Amino acid sequence: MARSSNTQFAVAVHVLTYLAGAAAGRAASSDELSESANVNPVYVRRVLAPLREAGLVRSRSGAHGGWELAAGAEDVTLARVWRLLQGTDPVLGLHGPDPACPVGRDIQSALTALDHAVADAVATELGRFTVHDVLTGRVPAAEPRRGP
Amino acid sequence: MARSSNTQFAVAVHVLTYLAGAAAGRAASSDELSESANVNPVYVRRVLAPLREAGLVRSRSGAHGGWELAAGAEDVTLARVWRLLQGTDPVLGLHGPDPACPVGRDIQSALTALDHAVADAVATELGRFTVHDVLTGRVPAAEPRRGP
DNA sequence: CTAACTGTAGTCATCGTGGTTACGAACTAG
DNA sequence: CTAGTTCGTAACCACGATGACTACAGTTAG
Repeated sequence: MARSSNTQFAVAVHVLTYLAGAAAGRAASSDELSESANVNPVYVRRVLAPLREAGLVRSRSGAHGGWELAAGAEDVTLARVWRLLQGTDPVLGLHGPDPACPVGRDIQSALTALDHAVADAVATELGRFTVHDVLTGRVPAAEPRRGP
Repeated sequence: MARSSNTQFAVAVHVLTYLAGAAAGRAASSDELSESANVNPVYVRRVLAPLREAGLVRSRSGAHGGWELAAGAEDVTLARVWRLLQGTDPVLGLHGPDPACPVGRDIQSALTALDHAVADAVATELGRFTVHDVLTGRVPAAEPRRGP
């Protein structure tokens, strides 16, 4: 019902982990990264673009070019990656308001406030982990999702 | 880039708040609710269906039928609503794995674990608020989203 | 120069999301 | 009992987000 069909964060974490592990100390082409993440090379470059602008990774054109980490894997929190890719987009969904409904307007601002609070909560949770943690398996165990 | 284009949670919160406020003590038709939330009546019924099965709301067919809260507005946390509508769907996006990649498989399980952790964090945050809080404006102030 | 890469702009197929219609069942008023 | 409401649900459709794919210009090592 509410499946987040956006894979950019997952691909970013995958690629960063790959760069920190299998490709440590050298440059990996977007072609190589795309095979690891099982996506398109162009998509890899699109996802990595904002991370490069933020200084998390470096890229070089030409032969023997490619991508490499521009920071230590321990210094890159997943929160940072998530914020970069999420931008200011809503985490929960927001519905179009009815300007004619006074009650509706209040609910709109409440939902917006809630969205920010939830975004902060997500960032806080993701801030507990780094790319290095993912590489070394230091992430919470995958327990079955508990029901409501 | 990662806009959550699913409005079910927002609509549910809107409708529940309306039921607790403007429609307190009576039954409101999905038509009336749909006008308040600025969506389609059928969509209202679709969103409310799981909430009814969970005992949050009641519905009656026939003339003078409609929807009403089946629990106190103070007893319905937004976390409960969110869990009901989110189900076990991923909060972050997950990408298709490459079964041939040993590193990829580890990252898959790490991402799944992270998704559960984030879902719990979201639920914890939303658990701090109830429908009554939304109705009375007791939600966090809408501060501008802070950058990464 | 040539081969290997990135950067980016397009185009396209697929799928999630909601709007809309339709119709049967349930219920109330008269 | 009949007429008018309202829910429940299926079916179909339009729109938009997503990511694959192609193409091509710019860059760099050998």
